[in-house]
Amino acid sequence: MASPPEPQQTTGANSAAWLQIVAGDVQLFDRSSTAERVADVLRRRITEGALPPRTHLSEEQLIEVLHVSRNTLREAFRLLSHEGLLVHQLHRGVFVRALDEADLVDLYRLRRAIECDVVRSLVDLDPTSLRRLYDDVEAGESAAQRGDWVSVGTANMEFHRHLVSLARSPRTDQVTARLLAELRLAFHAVASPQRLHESYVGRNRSLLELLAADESDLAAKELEEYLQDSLAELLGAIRGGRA
Amino acid sequence: MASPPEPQQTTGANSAAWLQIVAGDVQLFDRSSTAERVADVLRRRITEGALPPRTHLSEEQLIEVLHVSRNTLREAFRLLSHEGLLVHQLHRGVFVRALDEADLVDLYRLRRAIECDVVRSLVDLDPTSLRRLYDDVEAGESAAQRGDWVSVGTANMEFHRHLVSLARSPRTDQVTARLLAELRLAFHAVASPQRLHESYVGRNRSLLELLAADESDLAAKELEEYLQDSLAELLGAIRGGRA
DNA sequence: AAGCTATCGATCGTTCAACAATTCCACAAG
DNA sequence: CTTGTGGAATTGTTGAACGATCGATAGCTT
Repeated sequence: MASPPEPQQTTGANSAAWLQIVAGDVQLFDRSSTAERVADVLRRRITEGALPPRTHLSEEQLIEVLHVSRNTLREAFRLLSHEGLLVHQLHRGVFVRALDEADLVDLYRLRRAIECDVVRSLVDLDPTSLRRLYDDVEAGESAAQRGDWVSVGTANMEFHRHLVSLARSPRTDQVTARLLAELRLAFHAVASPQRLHESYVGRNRSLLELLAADESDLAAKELEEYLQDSLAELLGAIRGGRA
Repeated sequence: MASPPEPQQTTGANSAAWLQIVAGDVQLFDRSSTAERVADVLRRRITEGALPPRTHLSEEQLIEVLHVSRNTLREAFRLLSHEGLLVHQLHRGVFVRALDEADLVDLYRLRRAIECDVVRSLVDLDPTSLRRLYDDVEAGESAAQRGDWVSVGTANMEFHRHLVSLARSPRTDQVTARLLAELRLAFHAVASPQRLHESYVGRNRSLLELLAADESDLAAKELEEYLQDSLAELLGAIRGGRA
């Protein structure tokens, strides 16, 4: 058996400050496989709504367009399937996922459990760590003023993603990213995004102020109602949109 | 093909009991891709401990042993990477994951959030739904009596998996399955599994009795302490085993 | 006409072989 | 001791081929 190298190794203790600077740009290098880049393209198209739910993603056609081999494309499919954006049916191919009402309820159940737990566990947090949350709230507010409801939705998502990241738990972050990506699928199913998003920019700010005041339990309770209302509105919009 | 000499040809609602019998064996048919079956084999080997952490899984060697093509093997790799059992490094291959202490803390954080939320939300549950949990507890107790600590660990895992399934949330089940699979990686790192598992068979039973008495909040509190102790013991065992 | 069966075309699952890209290791040069 | 420079080994990607499965259409039986 081959000896296993370290996946991650820190250099010496005093590994110079300039290293940090370079490390910040390391992501500029293309250290990803083509399968991941293909997955990026498809993920963007799906979350944009360009590929509506239940769309069949033909291997042959995508090979033509993306200029990648079938095996590479299939690896990208596998990636997105595990993110929940695609569903894979044996011998039938992959389809853009269509969420039903049970999926939404399930999604919000897990969301509530995770986000509320994170908020409850936040105590004595560094004030600067809320910086990104304030930025997201302001981005949402300005987007709402100019009527850009898609950006409002994005800012809202980022707010919750950054909120969860305060727990500094990689696995929690990963699960949350998956939940929010799936949630986007539902957003495109509602006719008018305005009513769906506009009421939450204000609630995000009040939630943030509770956090800044170190009122974790109150914030958790507010968040729970917030999510409950959001789910109800989403369910109503989908039911209404179909009727 | 199959001769239907029976005069009874009713295809109506009472589509005969024999259908149920056949349906019970339907899982014997291979309704899964070979990649998934390869993943099953590797997953079993890893959770058994036959493939210790940091082991490099060579594509060429596994192709020889498993008699599958490289592409199929790579799809299996991708599956297990997303489960967290393997780590994939570009142009270096896949390795059995090695958990460090930070991973354990992270794992238990998410576990606590999910399991405690599930327990807290359980009210007025059907008594028969606890059946599987009782079975798991008894399996753990009998395995402990005969000193089979590996089976004790398995029964303990099943107990928690079934506990979470009471919430009837597919996504929660999926996340839990991933967490428990990762946890198995850590179990093999401790020298003596006895001390690790023996104290928890009793706690499982008391937790279960609290649930049967519909004392959700008490049960959630007990579970939280339970997980805290479990994590502490695991961390101690790993630190001790390495020293 | 209704229901079942056979067949067909399209698509997916799997395998194979080849080449490009990258890493690793040993070793020489500064 | 660090820094280049090879080649060997391994992975990444491609393309083609063949078998397997699904959905649908047409044809047959009742």
